[in-house]
Amino acid sequence: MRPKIYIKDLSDHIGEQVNLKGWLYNKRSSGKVKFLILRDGTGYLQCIVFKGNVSEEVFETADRLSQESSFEITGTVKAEARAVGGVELDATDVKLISDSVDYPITPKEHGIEFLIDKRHLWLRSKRQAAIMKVRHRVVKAIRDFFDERGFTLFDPPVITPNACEGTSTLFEFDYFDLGKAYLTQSGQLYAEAGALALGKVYTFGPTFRAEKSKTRRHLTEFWMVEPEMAFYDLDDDMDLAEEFLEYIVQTVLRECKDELEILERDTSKLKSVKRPFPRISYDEAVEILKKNGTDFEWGNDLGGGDETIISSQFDRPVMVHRYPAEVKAFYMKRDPLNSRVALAVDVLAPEGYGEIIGGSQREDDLDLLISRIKEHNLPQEFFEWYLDLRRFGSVPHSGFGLGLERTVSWICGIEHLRESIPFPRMIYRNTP
RNA sequence: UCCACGAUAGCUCAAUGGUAGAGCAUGCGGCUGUUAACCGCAGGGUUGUAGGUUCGAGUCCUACUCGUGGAGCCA
Repeated sequence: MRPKIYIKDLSDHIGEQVNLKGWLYNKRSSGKVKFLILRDGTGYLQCIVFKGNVSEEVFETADRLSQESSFEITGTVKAEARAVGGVELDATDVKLISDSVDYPITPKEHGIEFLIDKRHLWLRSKRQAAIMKVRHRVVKAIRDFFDERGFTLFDPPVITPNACEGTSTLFEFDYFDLGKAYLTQSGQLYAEAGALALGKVYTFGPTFRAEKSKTRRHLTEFWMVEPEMAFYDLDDDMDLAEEFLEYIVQTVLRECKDELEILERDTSKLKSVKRPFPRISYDEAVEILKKNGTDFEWGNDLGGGDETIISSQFDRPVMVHRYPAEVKAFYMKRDPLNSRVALAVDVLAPEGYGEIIGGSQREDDLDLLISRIKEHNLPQEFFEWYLDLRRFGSVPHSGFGLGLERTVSWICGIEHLRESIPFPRMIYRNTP
């Protein structure tokens, strides 16, 4: 039953007779010759059906194939300069597997609303399939990177009893007799427990934010990878973050050439993603903003437009560190040299893609952490287990979170996060 | 939550307040090398909903519904 050969391997089978299975991507005809474009998930292949080379019945079958109908085709593999991809199939037999009537996504332009409604079919298009393959390769690069460096995968719970950072709006639901529970907005606090147990860990899973964000940079459900390391200070954290991003981007450049070409990505912008990345303090970022004519005031958080101005000064990701403590989360450690700023870092991607990493050195002093929890009006009883991490052998430790969809969107050069995840979840949309 | 824009054929879009159209898709016909093929013919509409102005509304006004993406929040 299963295919013995796939399109991506055909260049090793020139001159051989093969049998392929897949779907009709597109069809052209010129009287007595039909051009069937077969897709099988690994590539696209032009199949030629000449009227003189096949039976009347087979020619009729080829004529009746409609867009996205599934079929099986047998023929001889030929090197052919006129075919896209350089290889084509000279068909001798075509068998319909299952029909496809009135396939809604035609080979013309469509609006985003329509395409998202048909997301389950849109994924069959060349472009969307290429994005999914890049996403897969990014995920593999992430896992390889941490695996090669002695990290342990550490899965945090998705159901949590409280807000991690106390700021974002969370999805809330009833949890049996225990009252309200929430979908996680970050696995970080749990990753800290992991780091103090295992040294270096990373979490990787879905994350949920109930913010009513309506922008190209937000989803309500997205994937985040969060490494957390014992005995890492902020500089160590930044070293790891830049090595990590370089690794991901250079791996995709090397392994996903075909996909990046389908996406028409300007890869020269990715090739320059090499260490070292520029590191600027928040104070220096404010100077850049003022020089570029904004009336930005010290103490505010960087907005989307501010990030674009800053990142446009550099040809690779830029790390902005030491933010005003007031705009950052309660668990971030203050800079011993300047208590107004937190030992935090955001990594801004080039080309206006914005914040793809947010990280910090964590507060490791029990009393300071308790006072921060109070300042933020957070319920201390929910954080007792977290405070235990400071009661029993507290150590300096750091970590960061990388947004998978933002990273994939940046590498692919796509406009909107919704194309970088198979089934995006946004405000006003939870289907298909 | 706030701001802006939008809704016309299955899809993408036209249409000075005066007969609702094109391309793609679909069906039929033509073409032995097409590259989102091309050429000919055909079918396809309660112009988002409700009201109003007008001799006359897809077009102007009001409300609502839905959508889009920007702010805020952040990955």
